[in-house]
Amino acid sequence: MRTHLCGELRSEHIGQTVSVCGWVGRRREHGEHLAFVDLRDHSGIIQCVVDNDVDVRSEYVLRVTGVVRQRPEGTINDGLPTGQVEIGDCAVEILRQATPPPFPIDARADDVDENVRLQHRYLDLRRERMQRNLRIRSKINAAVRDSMHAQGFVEVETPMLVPSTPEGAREFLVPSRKEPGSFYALPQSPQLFKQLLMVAGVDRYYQMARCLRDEDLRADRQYEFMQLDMEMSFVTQDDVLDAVSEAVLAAAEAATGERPAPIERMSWHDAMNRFGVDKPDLRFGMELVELTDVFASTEFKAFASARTIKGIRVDGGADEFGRNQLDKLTDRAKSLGAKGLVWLKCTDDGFDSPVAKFLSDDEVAAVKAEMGAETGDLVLVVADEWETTCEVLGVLRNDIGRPPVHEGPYRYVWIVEFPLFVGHDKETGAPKSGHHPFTMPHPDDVDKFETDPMAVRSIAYDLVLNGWELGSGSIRIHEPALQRKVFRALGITEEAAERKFGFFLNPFEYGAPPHGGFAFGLDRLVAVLAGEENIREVIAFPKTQSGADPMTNSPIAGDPAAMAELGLKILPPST
RNA sequence: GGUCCCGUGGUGAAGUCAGGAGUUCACGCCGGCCUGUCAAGCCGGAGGUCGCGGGUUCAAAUCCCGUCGGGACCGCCA
Repeated sequence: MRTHLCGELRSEHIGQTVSVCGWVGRRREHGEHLAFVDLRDHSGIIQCVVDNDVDVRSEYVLRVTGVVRQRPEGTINDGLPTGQVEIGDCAVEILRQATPPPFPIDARADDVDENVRLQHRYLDLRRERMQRNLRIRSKINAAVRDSMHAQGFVEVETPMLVPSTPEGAREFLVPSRKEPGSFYALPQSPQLFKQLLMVAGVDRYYQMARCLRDEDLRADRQYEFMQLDMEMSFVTQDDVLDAVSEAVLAAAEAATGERPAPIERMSWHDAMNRFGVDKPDLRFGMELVELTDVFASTEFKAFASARTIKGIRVDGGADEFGRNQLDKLTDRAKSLGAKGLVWLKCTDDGFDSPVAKFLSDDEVAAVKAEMGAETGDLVLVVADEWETTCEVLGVLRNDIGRPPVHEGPYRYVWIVEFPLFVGHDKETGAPKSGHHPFTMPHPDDVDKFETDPMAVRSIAYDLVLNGWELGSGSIRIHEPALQRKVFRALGITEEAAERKFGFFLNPFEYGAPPHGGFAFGLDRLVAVLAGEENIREVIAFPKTQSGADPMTNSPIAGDPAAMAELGLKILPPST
């Protein structure tokens, strides 16, 4: 039907008779005898010169046959890759007429209400930006698969209809027709199956796995998302990190044409202490600075009782941040759990601040020295428990300093040595798993289980790119005595463990190899590498924040007959 | 469950704080003119229940209450 793609025609094609197919973009008509039609396909745009009277409108689908020719002097368009040439003597075949689109099929649609874009996603996807994103995603998928195969991984598909599991994210339930009242769950991840594949002797498993979680949607979260899911037998943490790094760096190279440097590592504690988050964006500084000792004997009450005091410096921020903005930052800090936020505008002779009168000269000098603050800088200080102080400043650091996603270098980092336990269960008071209950404790910390459980580190790790958590993994416990010890610390009795996890752990009795794995979110990786702030831009048919699809109108009301067959009845809304 | 922002012809915006006739701008659409444009140009035209419902008022796009939809965030996402 066609001999070339629209976007590939160049000077070298001059003189050739070609046929191209595509959609009518802009057209410039000069009467019955001359019209310029921009024909567009996924590869780009070519100008067709039509000198007979054909009625072509926006987004008509055409097949154009003509001769590629040099554009006349003075009419070359440097803004277009095909701008040196045009197709002349055009025979136009209208393959399909079209209704005018609700929004322009070009970059101007970036500003169109996202609901309208999603309603007509097939038109939105016709645009250059979206075509590019789809193709970057495809390249990344292919590179990841190639890399995994080259490293000896076996792709195994696992079921989508799985048993509901007691812990973790809220699940989507699928009613059973044969057994009304019983439900399958859609997998929040293939966790169960991939570990059993290790018991099965697969040795190295991977899958491009669709995962589903019924939790509230965000810019980086959809109900359904894709993970590169993998698991390896007879390995250490280094083996897993190396294998994942290889796949990710190959994917990055496929998307950007440049292979990133080897991925650095940082302990969870360092990340929290220096950046206030477990997913630090290393593209910019503004690190958290320790100020606790500076205020060891302070008169200022808000600081005197605090366990940890830290600050961040905003270069030149004193003028930039007015009272209104500082109030907003304070509200933000409070909403994140801080008791307040102290701001200090650095002047020649001290600090301009509501709390300046409570600070001694020594304290002012010490803060300036520790923070490296000079006149015109803004210093933000939080005083609280170590974790709260770090977390609040970490969020403020991101709010204030974080560059747009498409800017700056790609900074990958492995965060290692996550704590085994994080926080406590509200009801039982027992510690909660940081990663999941099957995560291997750090061998150096096993004797701290009784004395200081919250200080026990784990062999768990996250991969972070420019402040996005791409994924996480761990070495798993394969040996029952240690697993019992962890369950005990979690406050899970042997009966409860058997009830909750028996179907999963009993197979280990038949010989579970030491194993560990990882899973990373492809949507997020693609988004960052495509320079998109939002994963919806790299998903062909995403859902809105309320979980709806404006194009298909899903979800829709259940059909009464189908519901009856499933034994389902909808209760009236409560309240 | 909560906080904040947004909703005005097909699209994007201004108008809302400070109530006074559906007012304005750009794009698109329809018709006419036009043989080198590329956001073509010029002339003319059509197109809106100001998301929806209620309230206040002589009068509501504008103020108040509710609701729906979209977005950002907190909670949630082992």
